[in-house]
Amino acid sequence: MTKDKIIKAIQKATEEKDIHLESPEIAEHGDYSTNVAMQIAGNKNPRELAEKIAKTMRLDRDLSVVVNKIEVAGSAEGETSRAFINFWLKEEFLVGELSDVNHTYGKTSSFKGKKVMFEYGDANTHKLPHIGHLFSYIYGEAMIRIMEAAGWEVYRASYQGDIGPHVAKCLWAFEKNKPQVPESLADKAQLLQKMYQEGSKAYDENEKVKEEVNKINKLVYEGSNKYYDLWKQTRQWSIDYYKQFEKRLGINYDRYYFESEVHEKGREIVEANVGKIFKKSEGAIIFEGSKYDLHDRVFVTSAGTPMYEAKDMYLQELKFSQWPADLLIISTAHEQNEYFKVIFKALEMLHPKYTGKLKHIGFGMVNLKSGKMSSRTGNIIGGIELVDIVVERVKKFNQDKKTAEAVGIGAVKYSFLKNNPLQDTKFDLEESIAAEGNSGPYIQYTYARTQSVLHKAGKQTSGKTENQKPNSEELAVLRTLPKFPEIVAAAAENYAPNLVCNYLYDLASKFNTFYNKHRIIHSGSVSSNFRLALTAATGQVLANGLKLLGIQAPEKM
RNA sequence: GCCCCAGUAGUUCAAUGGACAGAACAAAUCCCUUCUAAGGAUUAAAUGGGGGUUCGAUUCCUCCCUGGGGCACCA
Repeated sequence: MTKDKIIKAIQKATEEKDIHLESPEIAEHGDYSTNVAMQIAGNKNPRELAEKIAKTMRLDRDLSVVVNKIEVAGSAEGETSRAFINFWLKEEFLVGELSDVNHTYGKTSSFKGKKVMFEYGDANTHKLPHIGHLFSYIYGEAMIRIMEAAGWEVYRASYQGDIGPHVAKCLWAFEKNKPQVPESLADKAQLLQKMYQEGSKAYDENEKVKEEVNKINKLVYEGSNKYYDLWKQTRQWSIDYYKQFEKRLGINYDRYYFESEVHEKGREIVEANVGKIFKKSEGAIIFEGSKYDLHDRVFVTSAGTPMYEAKDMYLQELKFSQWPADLLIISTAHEQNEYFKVIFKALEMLHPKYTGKLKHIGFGMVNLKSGKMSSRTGNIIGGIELVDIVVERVKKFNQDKKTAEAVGIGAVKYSFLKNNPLQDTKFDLEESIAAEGNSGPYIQYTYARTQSVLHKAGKQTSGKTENQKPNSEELAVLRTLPKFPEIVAAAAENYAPNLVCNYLYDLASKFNTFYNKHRIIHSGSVSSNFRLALTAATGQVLANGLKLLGIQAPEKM
């Protein structure tokens, strides 16, 4: 990357290792800018020092291949001596870069040879995924694609709660109502959701029901009985239904992990380490997180049933045994942040080799205008429902079914991804559908526009592009294109797909400004060739970027 | 009570310790006999409050205020 090249040159000129090279927001500040002079000035005059560094760097032959102007700048007013060194890339170099843009553009080898397992989605069986799950699916898949582009080898994992009280509540209501089983998978899943809600309500209101549900819960764990059989059957409905939905979202897991396959061994691990890592307390087995500035948690209840905590002890071991990862990421809503701090501490004590390899990403909660959504209270819009509603709305102005699906899902995905993932997302249904401004449809529309132009131009997209002096709108696009690989690498490093969104929006709006002001086809042969190359490269980068976000790029809109 | 996280235009969000704090939506005015107007151009508006560190703070430290999350047998 050109960025690395410049950094190396600065290091050479200053003998300073820690170089900050940023891409200024303002075009007049160059393509790259460094504050190194201020950083190392000490009691010297940073301005003079910057001049000296710039002078040395202007003589750097390797650098002069890509950089044609090095300038010292900063508001020179009074004593506030700001001294930035700004770099401008050569226009010939930028034009030459256009030919490097292909379908793999954006890939880097920053994390080549590294393996990561990424757990996301994590919807529970016997109820429907809520909007938080939808966020997890979307964020996880985007993050994975971005990490793959940065060189990571990724294993996609889902962990589903398919056993426990929530399931027993559903089975209780199911057995009580003995409902007619519907044909379609979607209706079956809907039925389970209804049963779950009914059971959950009765559980909270009636002591007797509570006892019955607890009994069912135990029976399912024991196996070979009526409830166990019902559990197996209904569980499969959920699993099949989720697979269908995941496919629609473009997700293909390498492995599903289930609570039912880890609870037994999880309990054994905890019990085997009582007195070493865990401790008996009031009949339960706990981990004393408070000894490590965390908090105490129960791992196995006084009744002897393993809690989530215990299950995680074996789950992570199982994951590592199947995929020897350098990094194991679990992404959940941030309400579990402190839970995972305790869990990781316990795991690291159990397996010192895991230290530094466990990472929890606690993403923000999705809030509707009406407040937090939970799967408990009913009458709340679910994850799948949300996608359906948005797609239906898109159909009102785009009748093509396939395109409406791509645009609708793209709108939801983009609106979830464009913000800092660690902060709460406020989701306004109407606004997300409006599809204006910084939105998925805007990027898709711009892509479709590039394709339309290229299509109309016919085959003559490759011609001479040299000796072309770009105008300011062309230059704005030209200077933005080569930032893409840097952005993807930064997004991977910071677990922040929003960086990719922001970049795509910036590129798209620069292209649209250019498009509105200048004709591309029939603008004189040299100019036309150059503009078509610029259009093709922009389209390619938009398509690559959308792909990383898990969003489709229709040719027409 | 204790522990985390966050507080930026009317609203939703940006800003690896740096150059006039960027957008979008909403509001106002323009631009389709021209390659997709789901587009483009122009205009108004913000760092919760007090201290501190620094040449320089939205960013780091500290106190206060406000909001969200978590804290023993749920997942």
